[in-house]
Amino acid sequence: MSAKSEQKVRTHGAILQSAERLLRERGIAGASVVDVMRGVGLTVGGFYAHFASKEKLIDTALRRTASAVRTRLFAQIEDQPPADRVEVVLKRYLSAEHRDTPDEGCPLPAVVGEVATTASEHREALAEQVDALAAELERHAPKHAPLSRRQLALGMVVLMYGGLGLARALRGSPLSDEILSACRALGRLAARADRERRVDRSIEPASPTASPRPG
Amino acid sequence: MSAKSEQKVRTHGAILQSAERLLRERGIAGASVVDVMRGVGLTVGGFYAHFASKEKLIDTALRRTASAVRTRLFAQIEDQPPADRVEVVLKRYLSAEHRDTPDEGCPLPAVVGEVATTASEHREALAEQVDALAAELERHAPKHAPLSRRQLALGMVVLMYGGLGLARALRGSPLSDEILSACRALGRLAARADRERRVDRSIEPASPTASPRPG
DNA sequence: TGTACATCAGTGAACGCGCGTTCACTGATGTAC
DNA sequence: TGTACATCAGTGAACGCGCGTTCACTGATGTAC
Repeated sequence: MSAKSEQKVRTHGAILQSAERLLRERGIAGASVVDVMRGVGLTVGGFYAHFASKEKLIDTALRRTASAVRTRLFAQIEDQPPADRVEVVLKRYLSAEHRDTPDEGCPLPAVVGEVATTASEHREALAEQVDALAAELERHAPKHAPLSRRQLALGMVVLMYGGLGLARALRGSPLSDEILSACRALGRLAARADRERRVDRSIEPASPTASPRPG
Repeated sequence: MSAKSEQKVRTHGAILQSAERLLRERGIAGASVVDVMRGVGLTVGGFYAHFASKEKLIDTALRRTASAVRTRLFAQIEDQPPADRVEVVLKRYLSAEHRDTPDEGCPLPAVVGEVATTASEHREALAEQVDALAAELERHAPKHAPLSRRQLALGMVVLMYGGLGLARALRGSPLSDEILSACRALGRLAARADRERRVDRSIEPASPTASPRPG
């Protein structure tokens, strides 16, 4: 492979990475082609040698970021007792760190509203990613939870993206931390309500415990 | 009052109503001044005789729509057994009808993402409306639920706006109905997990029962 | 009651701006001989 | 190895479009006498 085409492959990857960062942080409308290219140190015109359209770029970026988040979210989850796994995933996702570093986090909070309010071409990609996240949660859901595993999984998806999104929208307000904490508590309850209540663990610590990066 | 100023008051109200409809359906960016005025049968220029800026308009529309939704959501809630009230509110909000008529519904699903991803001047108005909804839910939350009443209320807010938003984003997919149903089930569980399980009521009917308009 | 002037709600063209996309170009790298 | 030509990644100005906002205007209504 020539140095020229090696360079092109590298640039292609850099554009995609820049788009992923902006998509996570600012959503589809906020990830303008000008800003994506500026993030790589290039000018607009060059973009179309790498992607056919902004739509194709966003489609790829959405799939890749959502997939990357799943990987981190379920990393080493087998080390956890099966009954705790959903809870651990929830805690990784609904953390203050994830809220405060959107550019490395889950794209769903930034993207769902836009897809709902516009005639979006990204509806299908979004559905696939939501489905994939729900399926993985379902796989790890306790067998005898009070809800069906599918219901638990879908409810968790909503608590996760919805709680993080609202916590981000209210950044700066005391509500923001409260929301994260309440969603963790509600999720925990749903994932383990069939088990005896263990008081020592069902009380949330004042500050969230350290846990692997979520998104 | 002169016919002239009566007309102005009427127009002012019509502009606000048009803005409310567009805000609920398309969010802040989607409620352009041109479209708001078109909705009243007027042209752009006249707008600034009624509102100082789009920002002021949206601020007012956001507060009014969120407040109107609360009124409908909690209408005649005193007729319900206290232990069922949160559940009834959840059912009113997370309905297929509410999902399918966004222009009359809750503004939160359309607005939260935008406020989270932009340097929004509407953060404070949003915080106030979220707080008001949470406070009203808290007031009706059962005293001995497995979560604190505050946690339950905040968790419900997230399940409501988040579930409706995701169901709207995935309109057309079978996931959309599934999500509404799962969020209702999860909310019901949280609101009543301390009570004996009454199997006859804990099983969700296949199609949602009729209930007052939510938004 | 009738006329002349004042008010002001609403018009519509224009402003600067950011958007996605196009395109003639430049200049470094690659190839042929 | 050295020279002439070809390729093509990236440039930057321009396109049409929609945005929020401004402003000189029009014409129906309101007021003064």
